[in-house]
Amino acid sequence: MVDPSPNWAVDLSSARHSLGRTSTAERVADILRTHLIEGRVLPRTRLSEDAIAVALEVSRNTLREAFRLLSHERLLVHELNRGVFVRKLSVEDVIDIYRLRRILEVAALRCVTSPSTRDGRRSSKSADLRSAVTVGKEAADRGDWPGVGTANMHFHRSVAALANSVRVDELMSRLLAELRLVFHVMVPLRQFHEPYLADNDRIATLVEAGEGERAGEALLDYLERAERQLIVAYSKANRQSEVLISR
Amino acid sequence: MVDPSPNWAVDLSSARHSLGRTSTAERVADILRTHLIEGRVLPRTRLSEDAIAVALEVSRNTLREAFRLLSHERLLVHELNRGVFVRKLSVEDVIDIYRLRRILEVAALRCVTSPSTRDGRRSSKSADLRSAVTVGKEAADRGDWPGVGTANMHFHRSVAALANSVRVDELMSRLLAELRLVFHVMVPLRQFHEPYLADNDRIATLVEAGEGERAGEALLDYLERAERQLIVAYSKANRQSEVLISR
DNA sequence: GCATATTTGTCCGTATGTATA
DNA sequence: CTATACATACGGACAAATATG
Repeated sequence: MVDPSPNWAVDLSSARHSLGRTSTAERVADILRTHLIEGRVLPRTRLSEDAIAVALEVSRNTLREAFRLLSHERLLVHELNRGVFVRKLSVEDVIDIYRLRRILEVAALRCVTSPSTRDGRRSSKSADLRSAVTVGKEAADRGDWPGVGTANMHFHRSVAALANSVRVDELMSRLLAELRLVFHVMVPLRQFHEPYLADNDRIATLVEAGEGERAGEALLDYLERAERQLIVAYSKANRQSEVLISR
Repeated sequence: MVDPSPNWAVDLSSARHSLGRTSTAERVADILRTHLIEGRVLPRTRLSEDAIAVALEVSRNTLREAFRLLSHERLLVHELNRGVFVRKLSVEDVIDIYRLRRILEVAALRCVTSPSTRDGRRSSKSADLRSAVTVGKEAADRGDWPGVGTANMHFHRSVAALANSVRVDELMSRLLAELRLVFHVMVPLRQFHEPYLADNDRIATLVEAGEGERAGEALLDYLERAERQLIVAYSKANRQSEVLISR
């Protein structure tokens, strides 16, 4: 269970021991990134250089380098002379992200023009797709709705992978990470994820049959519904928090 | 005479605020970025922290922040304990970049489904497109081939802008900046840019007529030719430099 | 392969500027 | 308006890694 406690910085101390191999700044960024996309810190929270540097036992210089990395990934926003804050996505951001998702994922599916054969790298990608569908269904059977969410991320990363572009892959990962800043408003995860299990299955089947064009149309429909549902929930949550603030 | 109002200083400071204040690290990054995309430093060159910090009169810490920013933009690569180097794009990188360009730019053009009217933001974007075409032609008439190249960049940024997405806009700018690390191998700029002036004109006309689909097809053709031409010249240049090294 | 010089990685102390109670 | 807290930027220091002869 997520617990965005006010002094969550102390939680970071426990994660510190996993600091191991690469550059310190990158490792710090990895740790912070995990905390951010798991929703352990609420949007708009200011991240104090001092508190975190002490908690992670790194210098402020190193921590600032990590902050730069995460700002570039749009998980943090840097305000000059005010510090860094956990990104709070606007509704416009969500719309923009889905606009880009539609472009990328549909284009990736349209790259599929022939049925997948037993060997070849294309077939391994369609296998990834199928595997994400299966894992998602199994998680749903267990009632593990966060697990369904994770499987769904894998599914969409696998869709993007069909474009055969490392830049598209990385971009997709970034977009999904950004979206996770929003997903936490979907409290009843079941209602959010369950309807899409069947969609994913159908899209995977179309890909296996080499029907990239039709798969793209199905995904377009999927993404439009998901976007609408997310926006409704998100703007409702925003209105409620405004009420809380105004008291 | 400019209005000598006693408050003019206030106007200046407010204008400065709208431009967005920047930190030293970002200003340093701006300077370095310009040098990089203008090809003033050869790929694979190591950038010495000490030398540049002294030259720009900033501390090493600040410079390192700028390095991080540019590494994230893929203009520099960071090698642990070895420093940062000017990015050297591989042929695979060029292919990957064009793959993403095709996805983004064609998708943007397909957003155009109706003729542009006199007002509305869509028409301003198609005006940007037309303006880039005109500027390019004028530069060609002057024999200013670098100018043609710049106008061409504007053209493609304007194409991407039709997608109405800030993320697509930023992405496109980054991709074009990356590509500029390669363009310098095209010594006879004239042969590279001249054939595409007519293509740009035709695409702009199709956009103005609301024929997004057909404009997309024309651009697809354009991008495939440009990619091929660039790859041939680039791999040839790479082979030559290998020969130079092996002696 | 070794010893040396150079360069990066990281940290600290501090002075200055900026935002906010 | 003042005080306080904090971010920004600098310069120096030293260990660790790397390049060089």
